[in-house]
Amino acid sequence: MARANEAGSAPTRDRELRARGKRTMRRLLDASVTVFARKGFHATRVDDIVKAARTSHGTFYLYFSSKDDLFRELTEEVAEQMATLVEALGPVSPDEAGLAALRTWLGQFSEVYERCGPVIGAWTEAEIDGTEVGRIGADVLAGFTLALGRQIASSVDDLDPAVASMALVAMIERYHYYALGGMVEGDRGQVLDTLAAITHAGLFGARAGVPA
Amino acid sequence: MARANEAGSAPTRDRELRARGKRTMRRLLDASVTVFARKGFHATRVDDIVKAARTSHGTFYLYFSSKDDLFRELTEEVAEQMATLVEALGPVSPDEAGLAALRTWLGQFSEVYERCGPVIGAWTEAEIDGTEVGRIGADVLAGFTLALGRQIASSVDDLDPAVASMALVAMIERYHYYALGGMVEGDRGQVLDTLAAITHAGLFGARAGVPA
Amino acid sequence: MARANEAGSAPTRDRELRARGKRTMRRLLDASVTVFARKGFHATRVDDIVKAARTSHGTFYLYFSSKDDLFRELTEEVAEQMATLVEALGPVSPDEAGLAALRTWLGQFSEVYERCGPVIGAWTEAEIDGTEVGRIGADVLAGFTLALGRQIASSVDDLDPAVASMALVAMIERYHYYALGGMVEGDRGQVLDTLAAITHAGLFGARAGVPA
Amino acid sequence: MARANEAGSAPTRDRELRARGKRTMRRLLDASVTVFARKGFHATRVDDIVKAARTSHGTFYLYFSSKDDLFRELTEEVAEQMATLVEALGPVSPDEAGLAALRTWLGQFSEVYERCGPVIGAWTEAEIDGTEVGRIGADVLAGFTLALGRQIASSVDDLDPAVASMALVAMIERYHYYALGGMVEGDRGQVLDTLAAITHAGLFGARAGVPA
DNA sequence: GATGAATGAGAATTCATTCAT
DNA sequence: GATGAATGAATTCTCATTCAT
Repeated sequence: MARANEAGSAPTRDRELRARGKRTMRRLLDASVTVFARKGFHATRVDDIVKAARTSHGTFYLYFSSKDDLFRELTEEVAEQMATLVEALGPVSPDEAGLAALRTWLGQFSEVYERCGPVIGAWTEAEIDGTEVGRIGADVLAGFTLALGRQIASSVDDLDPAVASMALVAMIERYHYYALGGMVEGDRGQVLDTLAAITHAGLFGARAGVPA
Repeated sequence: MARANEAGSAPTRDRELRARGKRTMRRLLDASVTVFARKGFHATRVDDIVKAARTSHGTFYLYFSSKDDLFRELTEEVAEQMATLVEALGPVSPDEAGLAALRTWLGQFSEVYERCGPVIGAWTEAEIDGTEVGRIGADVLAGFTLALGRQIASSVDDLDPAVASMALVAMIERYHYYALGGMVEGDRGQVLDTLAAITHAGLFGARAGVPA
Repeated sequence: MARANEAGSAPTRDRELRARGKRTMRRLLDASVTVFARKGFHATRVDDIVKAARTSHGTFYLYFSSKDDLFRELTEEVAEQMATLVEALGPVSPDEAGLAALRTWLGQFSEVYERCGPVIGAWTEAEIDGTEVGRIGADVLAGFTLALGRQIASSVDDLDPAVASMALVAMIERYHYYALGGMVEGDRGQVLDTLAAITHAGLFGARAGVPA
Repeated sequence: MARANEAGSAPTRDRELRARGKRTMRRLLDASVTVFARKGFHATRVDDIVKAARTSHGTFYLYFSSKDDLFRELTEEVAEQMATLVEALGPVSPDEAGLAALRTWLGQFSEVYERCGPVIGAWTEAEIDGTEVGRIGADVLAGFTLALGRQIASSVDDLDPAVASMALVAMIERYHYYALGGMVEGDRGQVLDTLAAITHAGLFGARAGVPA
């Protein structure tokens, strides 16, 4: 890590990859997510990844200039999905329609999290020690929060929207984190219902569902 | 070979410590929290800790059999404080009084988190790779959630209390995590007000504050 | 923490080795015997071994999970040779033929000891602190003794064969140990003659060489 | 060890010791033999010794300038006993009287070995890495062998007495070593009988017990 | 494109010895 | 006389990265 290529240029960002190469790269990316999920980012060794991808150390460095480089790639992929997700959330109104919209959106979030959770979780680990990836992760989360804030700012007037949205993102992310870690069981649909209800009520409190 | 200490039993569990020894141990414990806060658990080197505590490697191993061992100690201390905290939360009623109680309690939580955040945050890191400490941390959090669940179960009837309390713990913990990491600014008092409002509203939704 | 390898499983037990790998492993094994001979097992540093094998620490741990692991490997190799040696000893009769057979066999033993002495000697060191290797070494020696016992039991009737064979193994082993350590000089052939004579006489005493 | 006082002057060789001091020193000496017996010389830590002697590190260095220094002391004590033992062995004649004398003497040896075995065993460990103590130990053993050689040289004419005596010392020492390690069981008296018989027969072979 | 082998800088840990009380 | 605490050099072991085939 410390001995990474200055600035970690990706070996394959330059040249074109043939089909086989692409497949190998994909395999490495996917394998790493699996391993992150099991052992966490810090504890994951390049060796674990190449074993899971059934390839070799040499090959790894054919596609990524370092472990961080691979993780950066992963982060970008996840960031993209999160961006799409953010756009999918329309304005959340205080009425039943708003609740339903929120519920639907949480369903989408949940699906994304299932795939990307390990990476998102790793951002936290990474951020703390000032890695570039950590910064990117924090940015993604901040953007996410901001977007959510925008969607609620219009309707919530007695709460600080910045605080509120961060709190909700915190809740949603961490809840899923726990859930993924197996600390929660229960029917997924119902859990999402509850989560949506809490979030919606948290935002609009007293007036929620109250028809004017 | 010489790697004797099976699984890191604390070297001081056996013998009594004199005043000086106690002070040194304390210094190491405190220093480690500082460093964890700055670099995270995994990235922290024993070397960082002993430097911060202005002592030597040898001394470190006089009091702890490993970094993990020290962390276990820290975890126990934090667990204790969390337990006290849990007891401090009385039943949360749907009315203004309940909101106020929640607000006060969040203030206490906040203070504890300020001191213990780095340790709590590290539980997440540790849990993932099946360390004993990770398990303990998860247990503490689970207990915390359970207790909160009990305090709200009586008043909330249209939510799954297990999901609800976990969601709230997730929110509260993570929000503080972000806050400690400097991702949030703003007046602490106001932030806590907002957090309390959201939490309370999230729990009691429509009926909150409504004088029946 | 990272100290993963439970009890030192050999890193190469799993994967196949190519020619180069095999050569390197052999080099390490051979180098270690040389160093053990010079400094003894306990006093030998991994550093000494890798220097003697002209390779690096990293490489060492590519093939062995620890010094103990390497030693275990060595022990197995030696045990095999000892087993072959044991089989090479036919029944030892009280007459001249028996003496000659014993003498020949001692010559073989001597050769094996020249190569394996340092390992055999180290068993003693290792046994004392209950290491697995120590146990194996003790077992090999015990087996050796037993086999010798069987070969003499038939002809010796006024001695406890268990005690007698152990005494002889003790003598033969330790004598060679001293000899290897340079505490003895003299023509090798003659020394072996003497040793054979003593051993034979020790076993058959009064009746030795007496034509019925 | 490496950082030992140049030449390791014994802190108490100069000054007189009061009764209490003498007792403490004795306790350390005795404790160390116990520990050596259990763990071997190399594996024994100063910490083990002081714990067994129920005293402290500081105290240890009040009486010995290093671990080696203590061991040197021990070696001297044992060397003295061995010297006495050597003198106790008169000429060993080829007849029954010689056998009886040998048997008696082995009994004495056995007793000494019971007390001193761990130290004697450690000489072997120590010798190999050129420690001063190792040299002393080797000398003692050599002297022992020489003396035995003198006692048999007169009567044995068809064997090289140097080789013969070394072989016998090797056997006797090692046999006791094994025996102490629990690798042998059986009635002590009978074992000594057998050992004496073998030794005597080994020396005098055909003519043993033959009334000229 | 792919791979097994090699490397070496760092990290953890031990333990004889010294020091302050 | 005795002791608990402190030290730091020496040692083992890890793992990201590079190399040769």
